Amino acid sequence: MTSSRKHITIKEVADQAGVSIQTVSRVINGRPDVSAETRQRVQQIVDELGFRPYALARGLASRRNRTLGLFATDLSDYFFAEATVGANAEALEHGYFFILGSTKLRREEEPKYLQLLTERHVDGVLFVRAGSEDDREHLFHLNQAGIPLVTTGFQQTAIEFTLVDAKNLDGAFTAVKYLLDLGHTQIAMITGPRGVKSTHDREEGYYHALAAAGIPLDPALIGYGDWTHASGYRAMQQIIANGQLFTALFAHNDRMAIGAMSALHSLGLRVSQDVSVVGFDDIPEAEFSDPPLTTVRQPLEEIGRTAARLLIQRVENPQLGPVQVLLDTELVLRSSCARR
Amino acid sequence: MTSSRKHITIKEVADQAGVSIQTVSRVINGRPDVSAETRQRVQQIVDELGFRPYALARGLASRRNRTLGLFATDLSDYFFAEATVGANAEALEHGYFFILGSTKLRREEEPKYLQLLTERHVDGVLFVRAGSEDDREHLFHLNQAGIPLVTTGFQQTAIEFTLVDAKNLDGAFTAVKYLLDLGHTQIAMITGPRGVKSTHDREEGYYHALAAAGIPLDPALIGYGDWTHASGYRAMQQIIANGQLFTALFAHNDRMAIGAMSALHSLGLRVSQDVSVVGFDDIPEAEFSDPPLTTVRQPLEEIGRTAARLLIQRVENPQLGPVQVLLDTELVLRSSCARR
DNA sequence: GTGAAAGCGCTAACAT
DNA sequence: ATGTTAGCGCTTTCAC
Repeated sequence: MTSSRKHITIKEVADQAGVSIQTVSRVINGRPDVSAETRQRVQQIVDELGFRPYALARGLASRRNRTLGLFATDLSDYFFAEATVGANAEALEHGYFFILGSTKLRREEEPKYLQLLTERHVDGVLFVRAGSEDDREHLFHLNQAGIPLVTTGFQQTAIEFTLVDAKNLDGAFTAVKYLLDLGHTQIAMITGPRGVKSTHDREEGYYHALAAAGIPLDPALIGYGDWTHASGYRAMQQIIANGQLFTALFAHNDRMAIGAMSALHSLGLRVSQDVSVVGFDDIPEAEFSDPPLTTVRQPLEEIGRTAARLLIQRVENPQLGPVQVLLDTELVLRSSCARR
Repeated sequence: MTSSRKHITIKEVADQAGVSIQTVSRVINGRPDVSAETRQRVQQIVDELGFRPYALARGLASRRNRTLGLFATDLSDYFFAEATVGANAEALEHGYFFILGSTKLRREEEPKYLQLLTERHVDGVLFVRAGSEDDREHLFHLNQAGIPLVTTGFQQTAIEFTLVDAKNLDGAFTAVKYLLDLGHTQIAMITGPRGVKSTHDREEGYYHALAAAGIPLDPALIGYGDWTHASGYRAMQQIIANGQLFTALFAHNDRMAIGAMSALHSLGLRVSQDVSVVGFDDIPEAEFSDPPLTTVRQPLEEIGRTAARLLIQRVENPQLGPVQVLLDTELVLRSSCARR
């Protein structure tokens, strides 16, 4: 029952093993230039003593922290949470940790936390957020500081960073095409926030699909949201108030789709029979909404994992240039849509 | 447009200010024993140069990391995500960071990440999870290592840790009492996972309320879930299959309540008219379910903030003993319940 | 009130 | 293949 607050250092291992500190260092770092028998003897002492190198000292000496910064918009949003989970799992497997940069902060405070992140000398930073123009400045600063950057959902620019995202345009195109094939011709849309790449790409998908079907665009059928349930609810009310007939809806995420369905219900409209609805994301509750929601699934966890993997690669090989990885989406059919 | 990868050290500040390194250290740490004018001169150089002390070196020298470990169950669960957001915001305000210990890992891997956490010499660890018995061993180990611990949702035991949670028993009691007052006497319940404190307390609340009303317990009315939508769906089916009549349901969280409502719908039963439903948590979609869900709100973010605050207090004053803080819940009325 | 010296535990660069 | 010497950038003694 002894408290083991005190911990074993590399020196104690070296003394016990009768070698120099350096040799122990080589062993624990898996360097090749140690004889098999020395390696084995040292390793045994390491195991016996339960020695674990002190990450801080290591980081200070090697100038490699094995720590990554995570700059997320809002962890309570399933999209970001799931991507974060994937990124963290991947990082852990490579011996890296993420420190939580910002979550749900007011915008004015963000620069402060970004600075704190650099103060910790994180080896790299992962932006898990729908990239708005406002973030460009943050990215610029980090880039200036020479810190490897990986983002999800950003417009590519002169700033060097790796991008990992879903094929938003494709996904949206497929969703709207599906509605079109069902015989719908007046298809409403509720978008994500303006100035965000995923919003832009999903709009494009919608436009392309309509254009391919020779259907003219009707601005009265488009509502603007901010990803939240409430904004979907309001946007749906707005579109209905516009007075233009529609028989289907494509929402830029599931939460807004669910909010819109709630608005539809409250007006006595039936989802599927009266209005077909398609969402985007495939959040867990999509399967249990009323009716279960047809939606475009994004590989959220995979996006996070890939982002973390690429980030670590760049940290460990600074000569690697930024890349762009777009992952496939998948239309998952449930019962919120009906043939016209 | 010069890359500023190189960074300013305390020595450069000292040289510029014409004082010793020590004096600079004193200034940046707000120590009292510096003359006002020296302090001012140093501070000015600090600002001019944009000097920020290097956290790693600080941690190594002072043996205080200002880093906390976060051991969460599943960030994609709103409960944990929201508590994490609160905890992180609080930590940031005190100059601490959280590193992400585990998220959605397989149980066998958890000890490994716990060890990694101790290797980083985190100053304290926050367990944001519904405490199951399996975690007891983890807590024991950290406790042995002398690391301050704060948990949400754990049974109190011999192990020393601070507990922050909602008043689960109260909340459940209020919910069931509400149903009782509406005239319901056969009230079904869908529980959280066995061996978890919040499940236990919410069950107790249910028992107490029924007992106070003189209504005998009927095991056929109780279903078992695991917090997920799907488990709520299945548990509802199971209870219905039991053949025992019921007119109301109390679910231990909103996701299971929404899953149960989906099961009800699929059997042609109407929520509210046929079965009144009360959930727990007040997740964002509760407001937009069909019908909007009456539920017990937990102050999730506040739980996280409080937990982080108490953790930091214990880190900074090791003589402080563990405490227990229980936060109030609130019944939020929407339209999933009707008078019997 | 201020400074000099001595580490914190480790790795890097150079020895041998 | 192994050891020695210098730090990494800061805080902590302990002087003055």
